[in-house]
Amino acid sequence: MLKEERHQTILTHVELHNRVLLTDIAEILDVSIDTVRRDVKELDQESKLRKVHGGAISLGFTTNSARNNNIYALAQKTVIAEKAASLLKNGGVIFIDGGTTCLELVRIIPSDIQLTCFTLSLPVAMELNSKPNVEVIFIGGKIAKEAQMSIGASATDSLSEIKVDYSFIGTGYVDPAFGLTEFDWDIVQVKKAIIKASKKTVLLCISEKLNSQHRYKTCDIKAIDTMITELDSNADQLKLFRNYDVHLI
Amino acid sequence: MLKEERHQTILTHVELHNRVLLTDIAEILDVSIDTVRRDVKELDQESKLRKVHGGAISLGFTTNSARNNNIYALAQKTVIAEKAASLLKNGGVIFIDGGTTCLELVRIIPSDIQLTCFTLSLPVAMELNSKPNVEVIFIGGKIAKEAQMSIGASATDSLSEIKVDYSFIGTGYVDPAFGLTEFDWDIVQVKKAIIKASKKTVLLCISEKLNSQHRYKTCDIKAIDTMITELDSNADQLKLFRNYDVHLI
DNA sequence: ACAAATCATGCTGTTTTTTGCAATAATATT
DNA sequence: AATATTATTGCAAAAAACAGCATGATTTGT
Repeated sequence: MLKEERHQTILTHVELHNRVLLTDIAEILDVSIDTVRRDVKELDQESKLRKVHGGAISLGFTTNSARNNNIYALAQKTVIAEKAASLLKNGGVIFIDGGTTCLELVRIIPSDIQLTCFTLSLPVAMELNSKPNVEVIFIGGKIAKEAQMSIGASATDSLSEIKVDYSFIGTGYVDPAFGLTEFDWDIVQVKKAIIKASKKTVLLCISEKLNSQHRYKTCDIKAIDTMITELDSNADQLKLFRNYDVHLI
Repeated sequence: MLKEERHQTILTHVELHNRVLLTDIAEILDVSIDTVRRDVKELDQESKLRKVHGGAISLGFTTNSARNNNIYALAQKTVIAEKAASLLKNGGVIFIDGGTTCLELVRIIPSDIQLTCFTLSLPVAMELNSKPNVEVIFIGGKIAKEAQMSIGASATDSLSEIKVDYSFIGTGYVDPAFGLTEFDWDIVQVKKAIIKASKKTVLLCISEKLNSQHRYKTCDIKAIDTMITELDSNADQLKLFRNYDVHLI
């Protein structure tokens, strides 16, 4: 077997599976592991792939996921934010949750729309505050370091005293059967309070989070009035959610 | 499974859910917790995420310190901030006001000092939140657009329920005879409430503001326990303040 | 065509990396 | 303060990488 043939086979394999083990290639090509190692070394030097301990990975793999995936996610979140923004009505009184998706929504709020916004999230409050026609009311409390938002009894108490038209919330995990779940108990408590403080609740959620779950439960799917993903409203992935009387956008 | 693959999975998870537990990752990837710990350590060193006790959190969220670098009279304010910082005691419960001078104080708070900080100011809260050993409690309320801080009855009510060791406040104007004054009535109300909620009040004030006044009065000089300027404590400009039983630094 | 040189390949022993485990220290939580 | 959880460290086994060498094939120069 010629060297070039092997190189081609290796590359095809890497492109196809994103990664490959040296031992596997050695078996496939029926050559010694040393030869494979040398082949991969050359291909790495030619920048055709990236050699790692024990194997090789496609070039697109690392770039794609780390940064590109982030941009990709941002694109999805922007789509969600735009759909959500279409629900905003002039003069409305709403609640906006923390999280990157909600932050994206805040960013694209048109500056001419007049709103009263409650929030628990410091970044969301900062961003809202830059909108000239938005009145911002921050629900105070102990600030959760990572989430950068108020938690605790003080926050839930304050929430118990308000009733907004719409709340736009995010979630860590969502599953048709298990509903909305979170990693953090404190967060769940405030999210429950948010839902209670809202006439209607809108969930913003990228499709990647669909069908995932964690320890603590916020609510069932049926507690949500509208669920917004970046997907088309009749996408297959949303099939299971149609049983739960939730409006899909 | 290649290390790179694990890294990729970890990153995706962190980006998606903002935070993950090492134990969860270990289960997902079916490797030992030690391996996950080492992986996360590497990713942290590569600045792909931030390792925290028990897990990892996404960067994108924590590193959005929108630094406003063009602060007026930054040099003087830094001097003031350093003097003020020397008053901080480990385990103290304090209040920090809004304004650029107070923000400078927050920036130079040593990361090893353990504090409980109340504040009304969004930027101050954000900055405080980046200090690992500071517990931040935000006093909520309607956010004043310009000042980026809570005002109104809700804020003053909340303040009436606390008593801190020290409060560090700024002021718009100060005069030996007229005391502390402000341009804005709402701000005066909360400042009064802050002073009432403090055992001791420390005023941070650049010398430029000395001997100036405005419409609404916050308090007399004698309500202030300590006044910090960038000047030497026996400077001529402070002469008139010595009659008011205030500690000058 | 023949010898010399070059290259590719696999083998061997050694070094490095990775991984899991156990004991101990540090840190949260109650 | 006591307990549980998480980190750190050292260690050992396994896997992988590496360097050097021998063999055989291919190319090159004469």
